[in-house]
Amino acid sequence: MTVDAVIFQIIDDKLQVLLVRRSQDPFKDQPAVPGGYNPQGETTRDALKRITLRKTGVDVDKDLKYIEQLYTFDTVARDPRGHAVSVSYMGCGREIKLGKTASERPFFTPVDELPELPYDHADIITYARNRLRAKLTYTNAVYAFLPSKFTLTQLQSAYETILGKELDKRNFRKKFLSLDLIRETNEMFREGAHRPARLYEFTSKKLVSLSRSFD
Amino acid sequence: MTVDAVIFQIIDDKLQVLLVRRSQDPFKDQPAVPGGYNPQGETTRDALKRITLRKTGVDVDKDLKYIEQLYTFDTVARDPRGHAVSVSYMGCGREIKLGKTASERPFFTPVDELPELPYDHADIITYARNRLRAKLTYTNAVYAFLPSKFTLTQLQSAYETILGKELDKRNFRKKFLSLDLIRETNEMFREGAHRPARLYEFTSKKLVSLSRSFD
DNA sequence: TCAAAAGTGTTCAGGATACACCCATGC
DNA sequence: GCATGGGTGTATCCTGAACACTTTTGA
Repeated sequence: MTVDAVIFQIIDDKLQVLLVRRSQDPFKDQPAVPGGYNPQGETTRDALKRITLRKTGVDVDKDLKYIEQLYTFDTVARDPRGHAVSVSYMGCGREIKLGKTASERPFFTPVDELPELPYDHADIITYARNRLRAKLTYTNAVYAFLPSKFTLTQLQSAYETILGKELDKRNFRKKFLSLDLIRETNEMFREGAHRPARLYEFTSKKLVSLSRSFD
Repeated sequence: MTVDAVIFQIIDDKLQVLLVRRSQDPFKDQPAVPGGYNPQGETTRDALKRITLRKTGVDVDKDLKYIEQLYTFDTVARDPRGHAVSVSYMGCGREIKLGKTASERPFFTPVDELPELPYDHADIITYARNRLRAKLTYTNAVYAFLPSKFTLTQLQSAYETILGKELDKRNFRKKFLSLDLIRETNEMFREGAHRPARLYEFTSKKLVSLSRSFD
């Protein structure tokens, strides 16, 4: 059994995914999603942490703000070595630092410019993107991509990046504010030669599900 | 690694789940969700079929009309024998016959009247119910619970049973018919001393996702 | 004074909800 | 003719979508 990690963050207004260059065969030096063996007696969640930390220097508990199990992929032919089962996780964060101790040369790359990937890694990333899109529409999961205080424009931009479409500014604000997920702070964000923007914060940093969905 | 099967059908206007009485320790003779070991080299999907058939006589490929992987539960303490990981599946069907060859005395019981269950089986069933409820609202998955030709009242009743709430007859019909998931047949269903009901059929028996959700 | 992003309201259309009576049948 | 479930339409509300100008700031 193996565990794979699909880790997203937004860089340069693009959704990017964490890949590594594999240090070992098969597919040595090829880019791939970080992953590894899950020995008996270790939970998949613990294996995720151990493997991601070792291979990329990212600590999923400290460096990510949202983690979710995705799916258990199940193909005898999946791996030339005969792996049958891979439990995949998705994680999201912000300003994720790649460790110097990383064993597999980690790097982020835009999900729309993926290199050739081994096994079914491309499918796994697609699956993760779809899940992420869905989560944004009915939860507050977007908090994982934002600083603790943020402007409405930053919030909207995160949605646009992940959903892959532009949104109307007035409608977006009206709707999002009506959900009671965020509140005004009395701080402003000043930057550049234009009017400062009000900073907002989430009322909860835990995952909240909405009754009315959002897009 | 183990595989667990949560199998639903509607009997007597109640959502019911398939349980077995375990033939072996631990928890011998206790009711539980059917499940078993998944040896290396067998996909979890194949293990699901093999285990369910052996323990309950239900062939998931032939006797169920909808199957979906649910979640991979992950607790070292889950099983006194030290199991760490269980891949769970949900299946739905109609008039499911329990096999004579079953090794573990299978029976259906209403999900609202569950006996004490071992491990985290109660959580798994709750998880499955929630997933099922969600699926009904944005897919045509309800077909799994219905005969190939059915009346609108039967359809509505299936929704009411699974969602656990009553729906308005006129609004239900208006909305469901507008989704283009079903079409009229020219057959009628006659039964009892009242007006016969028109029979409908699904336009597709494959899973279809709706853009507009339903409840 | 100019460029750049922040911020703000109204109108309109379509879906959601609430609600009550007539119809066809078997006995 | 009566009991039983089948079948139908309208009015109202609310949400979603489209859309353009004023405000505040730094240079």
